[in-house]
Amino acid sequence: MSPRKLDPETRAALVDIAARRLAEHGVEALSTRKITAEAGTSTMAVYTHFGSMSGLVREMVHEGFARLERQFAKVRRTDDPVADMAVLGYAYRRNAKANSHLYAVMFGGQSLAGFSLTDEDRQYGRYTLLTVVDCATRCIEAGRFRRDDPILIAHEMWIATHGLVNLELGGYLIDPVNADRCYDTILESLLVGVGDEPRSVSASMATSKKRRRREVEADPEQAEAVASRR
Amino acid sequence: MSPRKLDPETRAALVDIAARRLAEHGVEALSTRKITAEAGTSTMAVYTHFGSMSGLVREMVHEGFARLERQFAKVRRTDDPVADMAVLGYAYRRNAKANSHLYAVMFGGQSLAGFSLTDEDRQYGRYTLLTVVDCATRCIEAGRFRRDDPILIAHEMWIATHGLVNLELGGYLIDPVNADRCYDTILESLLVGVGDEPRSVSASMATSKKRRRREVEADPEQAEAVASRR
DNA sequence: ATTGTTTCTGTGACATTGTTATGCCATGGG
DNA sequence: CCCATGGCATAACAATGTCACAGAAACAAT
Repeated sequence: MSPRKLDPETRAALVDIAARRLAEHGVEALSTRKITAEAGTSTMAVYTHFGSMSGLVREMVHEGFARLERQFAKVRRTDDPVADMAVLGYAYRRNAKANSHLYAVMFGGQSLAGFSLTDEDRQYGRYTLLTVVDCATRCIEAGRFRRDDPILIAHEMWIATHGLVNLELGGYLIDPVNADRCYDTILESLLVGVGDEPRSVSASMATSKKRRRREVEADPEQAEAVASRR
Repeated sequence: MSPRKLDPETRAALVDIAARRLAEHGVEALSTRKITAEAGTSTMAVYTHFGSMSGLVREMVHEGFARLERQFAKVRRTDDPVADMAVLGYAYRRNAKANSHLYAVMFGGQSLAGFSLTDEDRQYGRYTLLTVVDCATRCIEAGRFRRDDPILIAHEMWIATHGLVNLELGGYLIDPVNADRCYDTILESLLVGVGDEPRSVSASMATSKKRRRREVEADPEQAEAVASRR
């Protein structure tokens, strides 16, 4: 009748510390002892709050999905939906690079500390991409894309962007065929392939590049991702 | 002046056992003790033959590259180079799914047992894709693709196929937007995007589907990948 | 055939990992 | 004020990669 409540502060601190360690020093910096030592608690804190190391990783993954969604929310919906799509892709790519290790777990199929995604987690991840589906719908209604299932078109964009990001993080896209060039090229090809005019594509791509700085690069979350909470 | 030679048989046995364990039971089945116990030696065998666990993984990765290259070599070079390209993509995808854990290390940026690719390893991986570059060149010379850098076009194909495979292995491509549908869709979009006529694309895709069975699915290597060596 | 040198290989140990059984004690309702 | 509930620290367990240390086996020279 009189339990001792879990301290939400230490819970948040553990997630923050783990995320920062993962981002800064990679997977080998993730161990119960290292994390809890930095938090000033014992290893048991991980188990009372998350059940296991996997539970902590799951928490970070959900945080990662939420962050991606907030990134997407900052991209405006203009009367040039194709440019919107390009900006969304850039936001996706930038977010992935800012949290590369977490991204590998979220979308790259990488298991971390024995954790791998459940169907529920993947549902969460797919939900994030509804923004892209919506954007594809607007592209179709604007007459830029051929009339087709917007979900399918959104998947095309997702697959291409994910493939690029993943190979980029793997160190496979190097000069002179670097990631930036590949990204522009495949995006243009794909946009033409789904029905847009080559000339319109070029114009929208140019517009998107101007919008990047304001809508995704000037992002306080990038700092938050690295900095400690307090 | 009288050293004792390394036994190449145990070396090969270790690689085979490790590859089979990885394919059948995943990453947690890879430990020096488990592998060497199955090989009937002590854990030291790993260190004398490969220096460390990472060395053994590197060996498996190189074996994986070689296998992919042999897969590619079985795809014919016909007078419909676009169909050739589609068959190559299918071979790539099939190989990745038959050795999913190894593929994740080869191209997915996944580190395994502390191993991660060196620049030299990646060079090896990129070399494998020269087959795709050659095919892109033939597509251009046949007037099917616009005149552009064939290396860049090959990268577009690679990125799309890799993105699809990686999301598929991650369990993200589910009905009704499943991997097969996504693969056909993005490949068609991309082929149109790099300059081919939509009608020609459809024809070549149909041709490639007929060729799949003979040129990539009837492959004794798929069995070899799982079965033990003897 | 014997010897000697070289190097593989088995044994055992060390540090580190995730996880948990076992208590202590802080907390908050009665 | 009391006391039970459950978070937390301590310490242990099994399993991991790795290596120091012999011992033995293999090869070259005599």
